Amino acid sequence: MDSDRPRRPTLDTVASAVGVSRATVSNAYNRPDQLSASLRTRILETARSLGYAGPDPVARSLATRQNLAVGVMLPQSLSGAFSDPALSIVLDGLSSMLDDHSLVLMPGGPSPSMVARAQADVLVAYSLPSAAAAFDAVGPRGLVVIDQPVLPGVPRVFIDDYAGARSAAAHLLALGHRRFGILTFALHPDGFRGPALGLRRSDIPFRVSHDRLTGYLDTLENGGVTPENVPVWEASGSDRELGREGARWMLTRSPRPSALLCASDQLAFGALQAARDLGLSVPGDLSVVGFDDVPEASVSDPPLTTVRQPLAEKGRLAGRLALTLLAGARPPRPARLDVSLVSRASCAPKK
Amino acid sequence: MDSDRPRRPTLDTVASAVGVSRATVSNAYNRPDQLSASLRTRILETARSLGYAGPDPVARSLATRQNLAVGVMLPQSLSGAFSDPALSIVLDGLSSMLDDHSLVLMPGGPSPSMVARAQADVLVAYSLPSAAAAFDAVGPRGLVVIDQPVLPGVPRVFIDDYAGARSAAAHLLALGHRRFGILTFALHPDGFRGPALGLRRSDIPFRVSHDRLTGYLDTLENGGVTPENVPVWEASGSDRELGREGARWMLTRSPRPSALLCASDQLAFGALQAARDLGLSVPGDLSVVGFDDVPEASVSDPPLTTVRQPLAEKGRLAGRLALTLLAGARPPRPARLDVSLVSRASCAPKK
DNA sequence: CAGACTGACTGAAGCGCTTCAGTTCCGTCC
DNA sequence: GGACGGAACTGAAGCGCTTCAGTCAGTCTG
Repeated sequence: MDSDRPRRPTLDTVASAVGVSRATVSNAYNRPDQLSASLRTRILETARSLGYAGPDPVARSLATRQNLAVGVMLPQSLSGAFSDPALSIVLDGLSSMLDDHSLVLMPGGPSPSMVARAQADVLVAYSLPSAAAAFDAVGPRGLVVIDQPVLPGVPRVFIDDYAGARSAAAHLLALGHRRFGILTFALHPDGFRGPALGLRRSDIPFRVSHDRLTGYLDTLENGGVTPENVPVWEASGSDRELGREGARWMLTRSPRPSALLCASDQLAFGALQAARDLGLSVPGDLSVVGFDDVPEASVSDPPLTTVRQPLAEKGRLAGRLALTLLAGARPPRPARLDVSLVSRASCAPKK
Repeated sequence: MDSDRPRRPTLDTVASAVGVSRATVSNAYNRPDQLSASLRTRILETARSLGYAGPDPVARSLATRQNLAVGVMLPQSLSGAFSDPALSIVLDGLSSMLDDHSLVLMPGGPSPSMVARAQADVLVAYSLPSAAAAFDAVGPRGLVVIDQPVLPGVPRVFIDDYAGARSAAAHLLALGHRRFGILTFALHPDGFRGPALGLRRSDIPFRVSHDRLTGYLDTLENGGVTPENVPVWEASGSDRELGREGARWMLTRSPRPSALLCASDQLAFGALQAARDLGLSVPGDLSVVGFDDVPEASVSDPPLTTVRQPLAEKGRLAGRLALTLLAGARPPRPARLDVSLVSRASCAPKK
């Protein structure tokens, strides 16, 4: 095989080629002030000529006990995860705080072994179900949760989903709507999509889905709308096309809802499309409220009324919490960010 | 400080607690068949009670000389990168081939030092400019390029951008159009956006931008359209909003183009929006062609005529090349994937 | 019952680097 | 001229793990 392939050069190779100690070569790379400039250039040149590209990252990490990387556990496959622009924004906020760190992405509700092997100084769990096995593999590394699940003693950044959902529902009630439909993303991690009846509405392992759904329903009930009369469609993910499908179902029922509460902007965009497909005008025939306020919400047709959550800030804050952990401080407390309703053109009073 | 914090348990801690050798504890984790089942459970239990979460990933990587991770160098910040769904799809294809590997994301045209420290077995460069300093830091690791740049001896997966652009332009010419506008993404990595005049059109370090632009212009010229009369807008990235801006500029010039050639679907979506903003009908007043065929192209309003490239396949193929490199084989040759024009409702004959 | 196996476990040699406490050498200062 | 201080460099002890060649007791075989 390749057993007699020439061995890769190491620090030692370079050191003995130059005739100095290994420590000096190391210093040439890491602490230029520890040796004379001339020796340093000599070392660097020799290294290059030997094909030595610098200290091995793994060995370096072992010796320094740091990886300069943060691991991110994602609930879905990458395309699934990134079909919602919210994640991109959060990740961007995160990476902007952790400047020189790279991001180790572990998609698909990562396996414990992937997490165990991940070379990251600290881990970030993005919107995972509560029972994820991956948490067992976190080990001594720090952990920060975004959104969910709630883990005792683990720092977390989240928003008040319940309150956000309430404000969305209250807005529509105030406009006089009485017939609603609710479009939510996954209540359970089983890939189901379809009408969410009784059984699926209990023991929901996704806190976010649960809180938003409950916020909608509680508010409607308080407003005098019987929850039993409100159809709920569960999409398997937060994806435009899935929203379109759910909305089509909702809008072809009778009586037809005059207002749709959507658990994400992506779902709402799908609903907008479904309305267009069916020749319904928004907001003339149908009011739609989203959740997130992704950038596109302000330029969609029509612009989307939605619950704003500070996505970039969420990522940045998660980054800051991770940094705190990295600095060896004790885990910061969970941090809640504010939401607010942004009123645009996708809602109108009930005719 | 935390100097007298109890030290983290290691394999040795567990070994001596159980009264076996370190090798045996290692085997308990990695080669269950090397010891009796009863001893194994005893070891695992003791480990748990000591708070030992399994072998340290870095030390393990040093000893085994593998990281189970592939590094991905990205040309932009994460939100920039992911605003184009094409990247998500490619990455998803990539990660689907490298099942148990995690992805180390290095955003923002990564610095050499970030690349040097990245703990990855193999690196993938996604659409980087040719002179990226990061390439110096690749070291002994394998490298696969997606799209660009062209690096001698480095495996690459790419499409025939020139041919794709030609087919788009030819399509519009065939429909009788004579007044064109071209919307391209970055020609140079300097964040510029605006009309791309002579100077910016030479020495383009992005092969993809170059080939598509040239494909458009060559074809138009062959079709009897003077290139000098074709306005070109350079967007700083492949982003809907940037496309909207460029298209607005193009569509408010006189004479107004009757057809727009867009170097990506995202830019084309922006152009669709700009047309809507200006009260122009597509394809009535304006024909638009995109590039990529992202999923949304088939459901946009109107559905987009575009040049299809097999995005997921591109990712998968890159993954396969990376695997080949990982297996120690010699670098595979560059692989070109096919493109084809997909005709939808965004183009019509010139009135 | 000798010899050959087998299964279970161990010792020790790495993997490639960082870092800290020295050592050496030389110019400086009183 | 001797003590001092700083700059330049070195030795060696880790960092935590994998792996391979053994060792050893017990089981099989003929």
